[in-house]
Amino acid sequence: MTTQTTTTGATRPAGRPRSEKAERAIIEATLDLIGAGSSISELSIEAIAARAGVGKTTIYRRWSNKEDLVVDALSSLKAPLPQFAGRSVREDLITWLKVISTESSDLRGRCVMNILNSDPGRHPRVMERFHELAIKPRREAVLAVLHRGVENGELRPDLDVDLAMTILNGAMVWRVKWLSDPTQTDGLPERIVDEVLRGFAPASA
Amino acid sequence: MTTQTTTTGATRPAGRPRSEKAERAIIEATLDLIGAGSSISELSIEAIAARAGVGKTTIYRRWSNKEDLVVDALSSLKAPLPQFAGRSVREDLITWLKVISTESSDLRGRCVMNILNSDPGRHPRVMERFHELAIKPRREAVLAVLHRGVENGELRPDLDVDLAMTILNGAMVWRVKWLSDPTQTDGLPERIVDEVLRGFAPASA
Amino acid sequence: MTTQTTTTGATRPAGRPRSEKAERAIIEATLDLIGAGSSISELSIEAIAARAGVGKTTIYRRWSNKEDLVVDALSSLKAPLPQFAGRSVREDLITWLKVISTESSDLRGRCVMNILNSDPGRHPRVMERFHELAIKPRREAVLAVLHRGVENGELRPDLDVDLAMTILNGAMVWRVKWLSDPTQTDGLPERIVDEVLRGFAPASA
Amino acid sequence: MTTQTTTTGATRPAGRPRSEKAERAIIEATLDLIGAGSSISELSIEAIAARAGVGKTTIYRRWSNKEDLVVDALSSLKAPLPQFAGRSVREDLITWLKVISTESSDLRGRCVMNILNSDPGRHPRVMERFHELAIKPRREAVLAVLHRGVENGELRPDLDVDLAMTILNGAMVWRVKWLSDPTQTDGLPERIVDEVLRGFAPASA
DNA sequence: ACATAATCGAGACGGTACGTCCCGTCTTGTT
DNA sequence: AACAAGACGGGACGTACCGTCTCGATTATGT
Repeated sequence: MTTQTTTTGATRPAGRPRSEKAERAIIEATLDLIGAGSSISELSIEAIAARAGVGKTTIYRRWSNKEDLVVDALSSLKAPLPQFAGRSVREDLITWLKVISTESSDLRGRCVMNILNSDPGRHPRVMERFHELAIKPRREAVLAVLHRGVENGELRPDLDVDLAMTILNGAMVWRVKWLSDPTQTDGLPERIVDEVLRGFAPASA
Repeated sequence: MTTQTTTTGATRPAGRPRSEKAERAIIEATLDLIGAGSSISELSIEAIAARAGVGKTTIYRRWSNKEDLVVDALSSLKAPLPQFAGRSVREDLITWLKVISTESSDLRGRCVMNILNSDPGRHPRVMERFHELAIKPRREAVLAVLHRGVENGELRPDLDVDLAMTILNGAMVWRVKWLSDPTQTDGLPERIVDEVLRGFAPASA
Repeated sequence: MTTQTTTTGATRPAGRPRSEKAERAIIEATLDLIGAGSSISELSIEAIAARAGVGKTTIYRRWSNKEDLVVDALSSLKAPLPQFAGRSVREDLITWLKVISTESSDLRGRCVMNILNSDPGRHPRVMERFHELAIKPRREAVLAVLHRGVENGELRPDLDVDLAMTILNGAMVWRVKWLSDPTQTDGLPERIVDEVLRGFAPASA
Repeated sequence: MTTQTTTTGATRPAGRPRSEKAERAIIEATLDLIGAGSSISELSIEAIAARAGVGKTTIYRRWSNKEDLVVDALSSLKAPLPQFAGRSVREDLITWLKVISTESSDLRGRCVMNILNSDPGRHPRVMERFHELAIKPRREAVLAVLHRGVENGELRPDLDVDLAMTILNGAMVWRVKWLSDPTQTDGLPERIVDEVLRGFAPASA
C-alpha cells in the first residue's frame, strides 16, 4: 500500500482548497454590515466583498444568492444562552428580558435586532433560519424555566407556557422597538415580569 | 380685482394647476405597493410612477423624497377607531386585539402592519408620523378602556395601564409576526386577554 | 389648423432627446483611446465611458456592441483627400505617399494607422467600413492621377493602374510598419515612386 | 558524486524533471491558436493550457509572460527557405511571391501571416524575434537573387535592391491582406513582378 | 385671441450594483 | 521539483434600476 492518507471514501476534491480565511472574512463583513444598520435588502454583495477584501467571485462560488449568505452568517452568530440562577421564576424571567434588552449594546447583538426588525414575509428563508438558530434554543431554555415554575407551584398549574412566552417576549421587544434609545430600559424587565405574574385583575376578583 | 374664480383671498399661481387626479393616483399606488409587501426601503419612485400611470417628475415635484411621500400617503390612511361595547374590560380588550389581528386581511390594513414591521431607526420621520396617526388615537381609546376598568374595580387599582397596553399589543403583534398565515389567529385575542388578566402566578400565592 | 410644427410624417419620439454632446464625447473618447494605442480588442467600453464622462448605459443605448461603436467613430474621422498639384504624375504620387507617411504624426492619424494594423479577419465589419471611408475615396483620387498619367503619356498605356496602386501603397505601408520611428521617412516617397516609375529592369533590355 | 545519469558536467537539479512532452504540447497549442486566428493580444495562457491539456502553472514556470512564450513558439516554426531555380530573376521573384501567398494555406503558415499582421509597436520583442527568424533569412535569400540580377544585367545596375524588396513584399502582403479569401491569388505574383520589372513609365520616355 | 407659465408623460442622463466570465497568480495533494 | 486542478483578487462585461434632467405637448390664467 502506497501513500494514502485516509481510508474514507470521500476524498478531498482536486485543486486548491477553498480558503477558510476568506470565508470567515466574508461572514464577518456581512455581520458587520448588518450590525452597522444595513437591512437585508440594502446589503450589497459588492460592499461585502470590498469590506472582506475579497473578489466577488469568491462569494458567489460559495453562496448563490444573498439570502443563503445571510443565513450562513447568522449561523455563525451563536446567540448565547442566558444563564439562569434557578432561585425563582421571577428572577430568571427578569434575567431573560434583560438579555433581550442588552442585546443591542454590542455589534453582533445589534445584528440580531436588525434581523428581528426585518419583515419575515420578505425573506422567509432567512427568518426561518434565524428562528431556528437564535429564537428556538433560547425559547426552550426559557420554557424550561416556566415549566419548572408550574411544577413547583410558582406559576398557575393551567398556565399556557407557550402563550406566556409570547406575552413576555412580545412586550419586551415591542417596548424596545419604540424607544428612541433602545439601551435605556431601566427597570422595564422587572416591571413587565411583575405585572404579568400578578395579572391585571385584582386578586380578590 | 382680477378674474378670480374662488372666494379665497390667496390668488392661485399662474400656469397649469397640478392634477388632483395624479396626486390621488400616486398616493393610491404608494399604499398599494406598501400593502402588497414593499418595505419602505424597497419602495421605489419608479414603481410608484409606473403603477400610478404618471411621470416620475410629477412625483418629485410634490415630494422631495420617498419618506415625505410615504408620510403623506399614510395620512390618507385612516385607521378606524375600534368601537367598544363598554360592557366589560375583557370584552373591549378582546375587541381591540381582534382589530389588530383583522387588520392584515384587507389591503390597506396590511399596509399598517407592513409599516409596523419596519425598522423605526431607519425611517424615523415616517415612523413618527405613523405613530401620531395610527398609533396614538387608538392607543388613547384603549387606554380609556383600561382606566375605566381601574376605576370600576375590574382591574387592579395600582395597575400600570401604560405598561399593560405594551404587554397586550406586544404579545399580539409579536405572535402575528411569526405566524406563517397572519390571518389565522383563532382564539388568540381571548387567550391573551384572559392570561394577562389573571396573571401567571396562582391566585393563592 | 392647430399647433403643428412641420408637415413631415416623421415626428420626434417622445421624451428627452439623446444628447449630441454625449454622443460626440463618446466618439472622441473612442478615437482618443484607439489613437493612444488600444487595439480594437483591448478597447473597453468602461474605459470609453470613463474618459467621455458618461454612463455605460448611454453608450449601450446607441451601439449594441463595440464594433458598431468603432465603425461610427471611424465615420467621423474624415481622412482628408490629398490635394494634387497636377503638374506631373510623379509629383502627385510623391504627394500621396507623403500623406500616408505623415498620417502617424497627429493623434487622429495614428488612429487610422492603428486600425490599419489590425487584423481584417477578426473585425471584418470594422475593416469593411474603414475601407469604405478611409481607403476608397483616397484610392479613387489617386487612381484618377494614374489614369491621367496613362492618357497624357506619362505612364505606359497598358499599365494596370489598380495593381500600380497596390504596389505603391503596399510598399509605403510595409516600410513604415517596420520602421522603429514611423515619423522618419526621409526621401522614401520619392525613392519608391522613382524606382517604380522606371522599373527594375534596365531601359535597354 | 551524486546520482547523475548524463556525462555532462552540469549537475541536473534535484526533483522531478520538466516534462518535454508538456513543453511540446504547449508550443503546439500556442501555434495552433495563433494559426487559428488569435492575435497576440487575444491569446490567453488559459486557452493555451486548456488546449495543451496542461495546468497553467506548467506554462508560467517556463515563460514569465505571454510574449516570451510566443517568441519561443515562433522559434520552432521554421519558415522554409524558397528553392530558387536560378534560371532568371523574374522566375525566382515569382517563386518568392508565390511562397508568400501560399503561406496562408497551411496551419503553420497562417501563423506567420497572423504575426505579420500584428502591430509591431505593441509587441516589439515578438516582432523583433519574428523578424530575425522568419524575415531575415528569407530576405537574404531574395536579396541574393536581386544582386545576381544586377550583376548579370537582368536588373538595372543602379537598382536599390533593398527598396526593391520592400516594393515586392509590400505589394504582395498588402494585396493579400485585403483579399476576402487570401488563398485566391491567381496570377498576382506574375503580374506584380512583371509590372515592377518594367516600370510604370513608357519605355521610350 | 394670444402670450405666459407651470404641469404633464416620456425617456435620456450619470451612476451603482448586479451576476458572469476570464485573466494571471497562488496553493493544495500527488507524482 | 514539477504536475493538474482549481480557488484567489481583480477587472470588464452587459443589464437593470435608481433619482435627476430635459424635451414637446397640454392646460390653465392674464391681457
